[in-house]
Amino acid sequence: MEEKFILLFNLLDSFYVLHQDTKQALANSIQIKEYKNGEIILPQGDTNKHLYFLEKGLVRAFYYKDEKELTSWIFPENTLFISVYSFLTQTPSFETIEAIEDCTIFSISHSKLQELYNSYLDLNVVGRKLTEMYYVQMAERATNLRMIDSKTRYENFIENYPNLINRIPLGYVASYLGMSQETLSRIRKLK
Amino acid sequence: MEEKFILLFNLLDSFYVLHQDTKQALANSIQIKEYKNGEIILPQGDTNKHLYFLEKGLVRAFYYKDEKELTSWIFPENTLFISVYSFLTQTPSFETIEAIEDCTIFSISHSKLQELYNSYLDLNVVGRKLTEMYYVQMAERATNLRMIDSKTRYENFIENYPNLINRIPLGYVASYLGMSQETLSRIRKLK
DNA sequence: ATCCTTTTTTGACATGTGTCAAATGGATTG
DNA sequence: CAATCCATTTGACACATGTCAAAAAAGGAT
Repeated sequence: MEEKFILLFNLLDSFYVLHQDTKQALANSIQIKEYKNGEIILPQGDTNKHLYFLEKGLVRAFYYKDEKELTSWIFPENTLFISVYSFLTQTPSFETIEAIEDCTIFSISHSKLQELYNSYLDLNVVGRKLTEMYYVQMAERATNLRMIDSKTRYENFIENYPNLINRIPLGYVASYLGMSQETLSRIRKLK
Repeated sequence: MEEKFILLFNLLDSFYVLHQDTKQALANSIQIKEYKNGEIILPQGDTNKHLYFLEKGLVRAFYYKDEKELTSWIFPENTLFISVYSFLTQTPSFETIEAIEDCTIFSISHSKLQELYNSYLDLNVVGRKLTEMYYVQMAERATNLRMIDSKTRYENFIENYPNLINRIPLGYVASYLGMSQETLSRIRKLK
C-alpha cells in the first residue's frame, strides 16, 4: 500500500481489516488536493459529491441563519468528513465547508464509492462501522445541546479538544456549541 | 419467507435486496414480543442488547434532567429503533424506552446480529444504508434544534407526523421538540 | 514602531423560554 | 351525575441568553 495513505488506512484498519485488493482499489480511487486557509471546499448549494479525509489541517462546516454564520461542525486532522445530508442524499448542501488552516485532503467521489461498495462487499463493513460511529457522535451532540448548559458545553469542548481551542476563532466555537460569541466570551471570563 | 415478517422485510428490501439465505438466517434469529401501553422495553442503566423493529404501536425514549423526563425520540410503526449510544457502544443506557401504546415488537440480539454481519456480508450493505438514513435524520434533528424557532419546529412536526400528534401526550411532544410543555401550549394557542 | 484590520470583550437592554403554582377542561369510574 | 384523576392551559415572575453597539485587545503588514 502506498506510503502516503498510511493515516487513512490506519483509521480504516481500526474498524475492520479490509482485503488487500479492496484496499488497492480504494487507493486507486483517491485524489489528493491541497487547500489554503480560507479556501472553500464545498460551497453552499453544490451537491457534496466527494467523501473527504483530512490528512492535515483544520476544516469547518457552517450555514447561514439570518445573515449570520453558524458553525455546524469542526473537523480535526485524521477525520473523514462530508456534508452529511447532502452527501448521503445527493442533494444540494445548505452548508459550506471551508479550510480554516492549510490542508491536505484526500477524496473519493460518491459514484466511485458506490461502485466500490458494490464490487467489494467487505467495504460495506467499514462503511457501516464508520457510519455507526459518526451516528453516535451526532446523537451525543443532539443530546448535549438539549441537556447540558452553556458553561458545561464549553468545558466539555476544552476537555475533548484541548489543542483545538487556540486554532479556531472564538466565534466559530461559540456557534458550534450553540451560543453567541458574546455569551461564550462571558463564560470564559467567569472561569 | 414467513408471512409475519412482511413489513420488516419490505423495509429492508427498500434499501437493498438481501440473498435468500441471509433473509432466512435473519428470520430465524428474530424474537417476537408484545408490550402493553406503559410497559418498559429498556430501562435506564441497562445495556441495550437488542435491535428492535416496531411492527405495531408507538414507542418513546426519554431520559431525566433534574428529575424531569425529556423525550429524546418517538418511534412510529414500521421503524427500527435502539438506544443509539447504548446499543452501538454496548454500554449502559442513559435513556429509558417505553411503549406508549400496545405494541408488537420484533428483536434480534446484538451478539446474534454481529454474528450475522460476519457470516453474511451482504447484510452489511443493509446495515450501512439503514445507519446512513438514521444518521441523516439525527443530523437534521441536531440542525433543527439550532436553527429553527420553537413555533416552526412544532409546525414541522405537525406536517411530518400529522397522525401522531393526537396519539401522544403534549408533554412528550414538547420535550421532543426541545421546549417546555407550557411553551408548546402557548404556541398552540396563538395559531 | 505605527497603522490598519480582525478578534474579543464589555455594556445596556430586550425577549423568549423556563419555572412554579393554580385553574380549567376532559375523560373515566363508581 | 358527582367525584376523581390526569392532561392541558393560564398567569406571574425570574433569568439566561441574544442583540446591537462600542471599546479594548491582539495580530499583520508596511
